Order: sequence, then C-alpha cells, then structure tokens
Amino acid sequence: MNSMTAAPSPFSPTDRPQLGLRERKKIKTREAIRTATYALVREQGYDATTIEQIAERAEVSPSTVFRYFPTKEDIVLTDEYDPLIMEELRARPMDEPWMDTLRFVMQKAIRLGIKDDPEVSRLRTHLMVQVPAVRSRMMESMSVTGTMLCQAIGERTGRDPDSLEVRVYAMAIIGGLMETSLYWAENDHRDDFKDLVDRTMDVLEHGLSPEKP
Amino acid sequence: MNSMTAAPSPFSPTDRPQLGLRERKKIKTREAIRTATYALVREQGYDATTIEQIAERAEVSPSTVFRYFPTKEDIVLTDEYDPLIMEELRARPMDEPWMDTLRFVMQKAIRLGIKDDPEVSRLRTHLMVQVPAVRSRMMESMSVTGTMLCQAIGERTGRDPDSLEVRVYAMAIIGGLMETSLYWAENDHRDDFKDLVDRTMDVLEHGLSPEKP
DNA sequence: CCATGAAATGAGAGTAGCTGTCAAAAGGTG
DNA sequence: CACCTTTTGACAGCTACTCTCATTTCATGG
Repeated sequence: MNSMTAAPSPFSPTDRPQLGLRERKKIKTREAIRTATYALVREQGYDATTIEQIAERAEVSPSTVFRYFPTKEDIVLTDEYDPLIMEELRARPMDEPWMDTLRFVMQKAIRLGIKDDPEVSRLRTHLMVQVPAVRSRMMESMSVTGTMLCQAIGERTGRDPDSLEVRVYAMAIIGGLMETSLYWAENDHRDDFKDLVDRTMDVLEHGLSPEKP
Repeated sequence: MNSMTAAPSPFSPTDRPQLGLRERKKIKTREAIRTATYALVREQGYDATTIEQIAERAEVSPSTVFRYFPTKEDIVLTDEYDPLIMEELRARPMDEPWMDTLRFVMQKAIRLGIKDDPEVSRLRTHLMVQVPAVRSRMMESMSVTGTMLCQAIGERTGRDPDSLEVRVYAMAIIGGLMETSLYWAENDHRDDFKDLVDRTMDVLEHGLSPEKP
C-alpha cells in the first residue's frame, strides 16, 4: 500500500551472491534501521523515540538514517506492495469482472503481507491510529497508490487514466481500504482482516445495501 | 471540508457589539495571521515563508502564531465548513434519496466557499498539489470530516455510524471529493468546480459507467 | 596485489517548526 | 481605581531534517 525502494527481502540479506558486498551492506543497514526503530517504538512509543536513538541502536550515524529514509515516519511505513499489486492486477485475465480482480488481488496482498510479518502489520496500523504524523504520511502514500491504480484501471477498461472519473473511482477504492485498516486497528485487530476487506469490497461494489441496521 | 474553530466571519471583525473587546481582538489577530500568511506565501512560496516572517507581518510574536494555529499548515487550511455541511445535511427532507441530498449540499457548500473568497480557494488547492505537508494535513482532516459524515449517514439510514460499512462508504465519498479538488487544481482551475463535483457524484453513485473512453 | 576512482559514511554546523515556562501587559469587573 | 483573569511576548530548549566536507570502504583495471 506504499511506494518506495528495496523489497522486503524474500531472501535473507547474506545469501545473495549476485549482489556485490556494497549492495548487500546497504540492505543490511536498511534492515538494521528498521529493526531498531520497531524495537524502540515498541519499548517507548513513537514520539519518544528519536533518530539519535535509532541510529545508536542500529550502529550507524544519524546522517545515515536520513540517507536511507527521508522521514521518521517512512522508517515505520515504507513497504513495497504497490508494484507487487500492480503486477498481480496485470496478471489477471482481462475478461474477469474488475471488482473480482480487485478482490482477488487484495486478498492475495493481505495474505502475503500478513504472512510476511503479522507483528509488523499490527504495529503499523496501530501507529496509524495513534500517531497523527504516521497516519498523515500513510495518507500521503494514498496518492501514489492512487496513480498506480488509475494506470491499472486505464489498461483494463481502455479509459484515460488521468480522467476525473477514473481518478475519483480509484481514490474512492483506496479511501475505503484505508478506512478498513484503521477500523481493524481501532478494534484491536480482533476481526479477521480478510473478512473486513471482503465487506469493504461489497460496499464499494454495491454501496450501502438497503437497511441492515 | 475541514473542522476547527472560529467562523470565517460573515461580519467584519469590528462590528460585533455583542462580543467583548477581548473576543474581537482575538478574531482580528486570527485574521491578521491568515492574511499575512496568504500574502507571504503568494510572494515567496510556502516553504520559504517562516513563522517568524508571518509573526512580523501580522505584528504579533511567534508564540502567538502558535497559540492560534497548531501547525503552519493549519494557517493555510483551516476552515469551518464541516459543521455547516452537517447542518445542511440535517435540514434536507428525510425521504430525499441520499445521493441527491449529498449532491445538493455539496453544491451549496461550494457556492458558499467560492463566493466567500475565490482567490483563497484556488491558492489553497494549489498548495495542496504543490506542498506535500499541506496535502498531508488536508488528508488528515479527511478523517474528521469522515466521522461527521458517518454520523449523518447514521441518522439518515438508521445504521450504526461506527460500522465498517458506513465508515467505508463515507471515506470513499470523501476520498473521491478530495481527488476532485486535486484534479481541479492540477488542471489550473480551468474547469468549473461545480461540474467536476457533479461528475464525481455520478461516479460515486454508479461506478464507472460502461466504456466511455 | 596494489593503485586509482567512486561510493558510502560520519562528524558537525545550521535551520525551522514546535513546546513549555514565566513575567509583563491588557481586558473585564466590583 | 483596584483586583483578578486572560492574553501576550521573550526566551530557552528539543528534535526532525539539510548541507557540507573530510574520511573510510568497496570496486576495478593494470
């Protein structure tokens, strides 16, 4: 649900023979910073955690932290599902109804994301609810994801991806999904996220179905 | 499209006999800060404008600026349409189809907002496109407006305003409308905003109608 | 295997947004 | 006019973030 660089590494950082030592080190540093941040945030909260502390625990200089992540929020948020989702969208058969495609791809993305690290998914959404700056940054990334979605919808339907209609449609979907994440976290992750997304898709597809108090 | 305090003053700050001198001065200060900010932003851009400069031109101390506005972005963004919209929503007949109500109220809000100060509307949306921090703050306020909309939808349909369905529905609408503002500004305000909103409503109501490339 | 060039890092200084405290000034009230 | 409350300004302080420059670390061709 976000853009940015470097994959979450399906491989461990050490065993990638094709990459030079330099690249491998960079990946390691990136992960060290992330890990340090998550740990510190868990221990003392987001606001109380300073870049200096993060740098210290990750054993790099503060300068380096900023070289790897433009903002503090990005350390927590940055992931790389956007291109993955895009790929999956393209892989679906062209004659499949659009909403089915979306539903399928979202479910798959969730499966991947949660399996990857359920703790992190929860911490992340929790921070979105708790810390305005994080939520804010997350919403920022909605625009990026939105442009991508427009592209996909354009390819799919032959419409102009820059038209108002497509853009509104895409943003409505993303807004809905974002709200689903917030809902999930606000209710302490009690629900099954996949079910929630399913219900969200129903609403996006049919609107509020008549009277079901 | 935003929450917050103090109305944009249908009255000029001086002629309000019912308010004490203290209150009148507060309103004046608030407007002075806003005016100073708009002017400076126009002259030298948003980022180049510092709180110190704003304070100087508004003839107050920097501390005072922060007392009136929690963040720099808020000086530019803060308006008070949310309660107005809420009121209008409640005023519409209960048996009117929901989408018609929404359409009507949005159009009215736009008419008010634009008439109030067309320059400011444009500058504001322009900044939303240009300055990430402003866009970010704007999106933040989406949550607030969202909760309000949920409330209205709840009253209207008898549904639980905290249910996932209502929240997703509300957020989809707001996301769509937000995107409309961005679209408007990105295209240099060439379109008639009212028409854009009308088209947005169509999409929100019926989805992407079949094949109109 | 070493020398040369390129890239990554660290150190430090600097900016600006924002918070908190406290004393002075201004507004309201008897 | 005196007393109390609210608002303000001055100042100190924190932290995210930027920029610059010297140093270190890796890559490569001879």
